[in-house]
Amino acid sequence: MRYLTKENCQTCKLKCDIFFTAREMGIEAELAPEHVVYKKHELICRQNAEVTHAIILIEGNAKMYIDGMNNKNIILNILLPSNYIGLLSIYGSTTYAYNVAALNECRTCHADINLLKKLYYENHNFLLKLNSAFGNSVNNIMQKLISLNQKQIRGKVAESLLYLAQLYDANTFELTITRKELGELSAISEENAVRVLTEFKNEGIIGLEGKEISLKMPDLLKKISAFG
Amino acid sequence: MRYLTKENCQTCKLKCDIFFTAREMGIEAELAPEHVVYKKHELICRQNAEVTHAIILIEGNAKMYIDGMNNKNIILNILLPSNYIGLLSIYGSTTYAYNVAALNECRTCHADINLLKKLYYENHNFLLKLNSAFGNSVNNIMQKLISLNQKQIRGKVAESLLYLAQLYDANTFELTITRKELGELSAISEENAVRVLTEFKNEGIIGLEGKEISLKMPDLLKKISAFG
DNA sequence: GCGCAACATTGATGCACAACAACTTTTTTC
DNA sequence: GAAAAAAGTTGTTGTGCATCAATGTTGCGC
Repeated sequence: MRYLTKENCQTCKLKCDIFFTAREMGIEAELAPEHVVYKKHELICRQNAEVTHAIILIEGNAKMYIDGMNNKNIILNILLPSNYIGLLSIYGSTTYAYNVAALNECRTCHADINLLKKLYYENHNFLLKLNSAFGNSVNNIMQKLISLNQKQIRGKVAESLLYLAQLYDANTFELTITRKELGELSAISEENAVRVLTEFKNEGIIGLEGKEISLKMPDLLKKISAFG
Repeated sequence: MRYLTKENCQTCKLKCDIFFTAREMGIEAELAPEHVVYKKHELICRQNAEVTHAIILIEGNAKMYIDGMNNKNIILNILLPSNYIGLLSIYGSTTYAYNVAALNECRTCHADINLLKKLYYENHNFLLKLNSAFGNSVNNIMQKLISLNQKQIRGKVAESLLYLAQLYDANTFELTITRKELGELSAISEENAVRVLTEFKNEGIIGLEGKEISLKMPDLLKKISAFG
């Protein structure tokens, strides 16, 4: 983890909603955002820690996950640039309900949480925009609840693969997560994640070349996901 | 399901936040809320249906649940008077992400969703209050995710019992839900819900008298819940 | 470029739980 | 208040998956 001087962060100004809104409201000067670079595997925020900043992911991929029991995690989401980190913990509680860790080198923009509050207390559109993103996250989690509880491993892995394809908006993509993490995303063991992947490969449903995955029969995958 | 004339609903005026806010804003006249009585088992809102009204539970208990696969439901929450029904679906999407059904006779207050939007577009405090309830719901679901995925049946049932005790704010309470529903709340089969209950009774952890349940050793129950 | 650690793979074993079945008890309905 | 439906109970069986184990492979630090 490494703090950047303000001059180093240009992309932030282009992607960060907080920045736009603060400027609109003429309180850009108060913003004084910090920009931070996290190395692969570093924790960006920790479950149960105080929420002191609004954090936006500017570059890189991160995983949002909860600590389960006996060292088993559940990955809720993969975060991409311009996503809020910790969005779901902005209102209700003052502590994070989950961890976020960098999957590769990540750059983030931190704004003091009190400034964020000021923004959404005083700027309606900003709050409404925040809420909309919020609502979507809730629907996601809901979907995950069903899936993790009632599908079996093939269905779960199929769903995860479709999720990733949709996330990266491509049927062929680099798998940024390990097999263990694919397991955590699907709430199954690492071993079974591997097993299902090779099954799918042998059945011609997906292609596997090193880190690259291609969904060759996405429709069949959807069926497998839908019927468990 | 039966519509009430406005004169019939007095409690609503005492409990309904929407009512207060509308009055505060001087648009009480626009409110024109509908008051509805649902019989036991009736659906108050249906998954995937359009969200046309903000609904507040005035009297009775309801269950919020998602349709799983092969007719297996997952109960997310039990709703009590003055809870918003469908709170989680107010922002993001235009359709409900879950069902709500009456556990006994329920009375609700319906306000047009556009009025609700008007309220929270124009009244900041109202929106913030809404958001706070929202945040809590999210934390609940999160907790459920862990629990349903990683605890085993004794832990799951223990958690459900503690949840109910906290909900009704009493260590002895009437079990308004059936064993099947206790199973759905804990994401286990009905049969195992029964089995665990009798186990707990035989071990002296709980008392069972008809519909009445009493937590005799809540601390032990907490341990069982915590360690799965 | 060597050595160690993280990641990946495959097979074998055990067990927790769902599903089934058969039955009793309670509640609802007309 | 009788018949039907819903809810509750207990024992048994089968299986999907986690876990363990052993080994191969890749990547990274120095």
